[in-house]
Amino acid sequence: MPAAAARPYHHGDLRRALLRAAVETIGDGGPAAMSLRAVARRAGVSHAAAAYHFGDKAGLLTAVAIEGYQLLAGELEQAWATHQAYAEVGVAYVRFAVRHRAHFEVMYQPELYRADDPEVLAARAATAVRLYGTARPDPGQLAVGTAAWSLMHGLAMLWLDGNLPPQVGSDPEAVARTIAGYLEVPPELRGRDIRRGR
Amino acid sequence: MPAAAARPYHHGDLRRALLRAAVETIGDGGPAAMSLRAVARRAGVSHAAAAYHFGDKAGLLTAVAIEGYQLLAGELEQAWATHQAYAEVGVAYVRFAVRHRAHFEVMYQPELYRADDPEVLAARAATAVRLYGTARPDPGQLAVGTAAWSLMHGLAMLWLDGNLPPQVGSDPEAVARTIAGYLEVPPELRGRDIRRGR
DNA sequence: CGCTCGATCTAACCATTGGAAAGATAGTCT
DNA sequence: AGACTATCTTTCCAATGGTTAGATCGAGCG
Repeated sequence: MPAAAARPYHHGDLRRALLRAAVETIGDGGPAAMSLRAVARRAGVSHAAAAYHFGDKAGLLTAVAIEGYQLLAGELEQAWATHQAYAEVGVAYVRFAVRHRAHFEVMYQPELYRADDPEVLAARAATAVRLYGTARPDPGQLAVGTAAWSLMHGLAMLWLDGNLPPQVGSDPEAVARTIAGYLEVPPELRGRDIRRGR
Repeated sequence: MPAAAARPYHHGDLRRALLRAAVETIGDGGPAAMSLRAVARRAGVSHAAAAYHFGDKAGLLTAVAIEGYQLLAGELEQAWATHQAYAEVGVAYVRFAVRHRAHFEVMYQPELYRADDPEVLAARAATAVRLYGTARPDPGQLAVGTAAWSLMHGLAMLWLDGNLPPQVGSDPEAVARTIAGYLEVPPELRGRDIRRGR
């Protein structure tokens, strides 16, 4: 019986090690630069070992995407719990994109992985619930939620790609708060959640 | 003396033919599925011919990105000229993303090409001018413009990735108009451009 | 303890890819 | 005609994703 961790066989938790190695590899170089062999090298195993645990490259990236959606859902929930402010959920979204860039870049490139994987769908749905504030948004909530999501997602993407003019500054969360202020929430929805103050 | 076109040498306008083949190839399969050899096959030449005209794969994708930014800038300008409504520029942005998906997907994946290429920078700057309404936005314009750009860019990305819930419908331009309505433009800027009506 | 069994991992192989280099081809210019 | 240059092909190489056969090793069972 091994200490406490579930070191399965020879290497010991290779799957998790490979996942971490993948995220690190994507971290420097982006998803395009992530090869199964590079990840395997980083973990000190053969590339076939990675293929064994994840099926193929898309399988590995699918695992990254799942982990990413789960992390994101958690952070969005926590942001809402602590601030009770819709705008702060958006800020958390952008913060996640910047802090977990590797995960985020994979998540929003569905051609790279199996976007129809059940676990992916579940984790993504959980994220959507946090974004819309409910599992079954009415038309009004749907529109405002889509606007808010688009706003923060667009900012995150433009920021990560370095597309925004330099004058916007170097603090993405601050920019997120600023532009969140331009989102006009219609009166009939204003009572529900809404940003703090004002 | 060839008819009228500038058929340079053996094949005749191979560069343009390869560019079109590249866009088509990206069209079915996404940028990740575009190989130099596949593009060359489609154009009926060897993959080395493609490398000759564009230097390398990144060079070919750089050409796609440049063409994309130029097209986008043109469409944004035309949208403003015809409607004089800021919101319609945003709608045109989303329409471009959907209609020229191949270009758009390349443009916003700078790791795929040489984003620091002078022609890219110029074409991108021209697009930014159309988005911000001016080459030198003041802080207010900068904030509103960034919000609007983020909003439309995010919608385009989420739409293309199929991430939005199905209830939002199947008409991306309609969604763009809807969420554009939630963008609150502060009074001190309201006189400048602004959407029609209201 | 000795054996089998199955999970894990490696070695070797294959087709495809991006890229480089050498050479063939064909316009153009004098 | 002959030289020159742009264009394109053939050929080669290293790296990649994926597959398969086999090696390794832990666990369960007698």
